[in-house]
Amino acid sequence: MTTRAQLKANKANPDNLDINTTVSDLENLVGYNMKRAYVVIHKDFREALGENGISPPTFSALSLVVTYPQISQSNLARMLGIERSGLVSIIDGLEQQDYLARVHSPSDRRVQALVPTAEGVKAYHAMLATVQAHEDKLLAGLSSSEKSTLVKLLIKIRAAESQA
Amino acid sequence: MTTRAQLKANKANPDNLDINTTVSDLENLVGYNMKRAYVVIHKDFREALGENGISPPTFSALSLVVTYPQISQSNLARMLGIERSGLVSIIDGLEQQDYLARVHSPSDRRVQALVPTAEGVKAYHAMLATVQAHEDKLLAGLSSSEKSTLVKLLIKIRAAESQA
DNA sequence: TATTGTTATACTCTATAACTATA
DNA sequence: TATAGTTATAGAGTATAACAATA
Repeated sequence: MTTRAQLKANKANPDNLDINTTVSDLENLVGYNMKRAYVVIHKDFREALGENGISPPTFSALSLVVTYPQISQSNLARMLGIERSGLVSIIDGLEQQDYLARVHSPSDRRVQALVPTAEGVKAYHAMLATVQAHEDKLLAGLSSSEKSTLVKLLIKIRAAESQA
Repeated sequence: MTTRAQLKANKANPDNLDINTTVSDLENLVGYNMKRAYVVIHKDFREALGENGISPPTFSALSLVVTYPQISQSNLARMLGIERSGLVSIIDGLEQQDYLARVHSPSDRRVQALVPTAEGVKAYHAMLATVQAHEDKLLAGLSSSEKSTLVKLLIKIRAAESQA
């Protein structure tokens, strides 16, 4: 017997490879599965914020600036786990959209303190709600306990870096 | 009282931001945490295979070619979730290293069947063992039950794509 | 000497569009 | 008309190295 789903799979898959069950050793590697899952979540994020929406790195930067007004670019880069140089164009973009301002610190004139604008704070909270809602919808198949387990494990992996 | 760990944290973090506890709304977003965790795993993968080691996409392609000899490039791209065009240079690299050969299919002369060489199979199994060992070490803080839960959840997320 | 922000530069990964040769 | 492989091209995202201003 051949189900409709199998017929559909075979049409997209003329070599009759069993793409819906075990594929190879890859399925047991955490890295491979994480990459594949991240691609799905990344796509969902971009769809959530639409055509001219900000990118995940830009969103993350804005989030931290809203949470920690006056943060310096160096510290922001450190918290995001990226290089200072990479942050420049991200902050440029947020500044151009009037979501934040670079303010020279009086105590250390090398530092540009990042200060969110009222518009930036407002836009951020709207975007956060949108992103959160999309993510919740995408992950509707996971119980809330599964979701918190997942986040807990992901944070544990991030923490494992420094130790190794 | 100030612990040694706190002193160290403060040195790297002059603004006294509490980078070790709750950072912001980001900590609750699955996407953000997955990206951060993937960066750690990706770095570990590159370290595992060393200076001139193959990239994760190339490794994944080789894995599927070894598992499914005679697979076509189109089907391989489909299984990897990437475009056909992006696969060309990946296969070029594997062919140059004599890990596989492109063989014209007699039944359909458009198709290049991908056939692993003996050397390719051998190299693949060695790399798989190395990658697996590094990943196990990196994830030593997770129990084997946590690891399988994680993989299960990641696969569930990948499967959620088509439905949304 | 060291750090902050910046620029220049390059590399990886990925996508879209168009081409060719086959079917 | 449609598909397989390919090329050309472009756009994110990220890194390294070097620089000026400041500490």
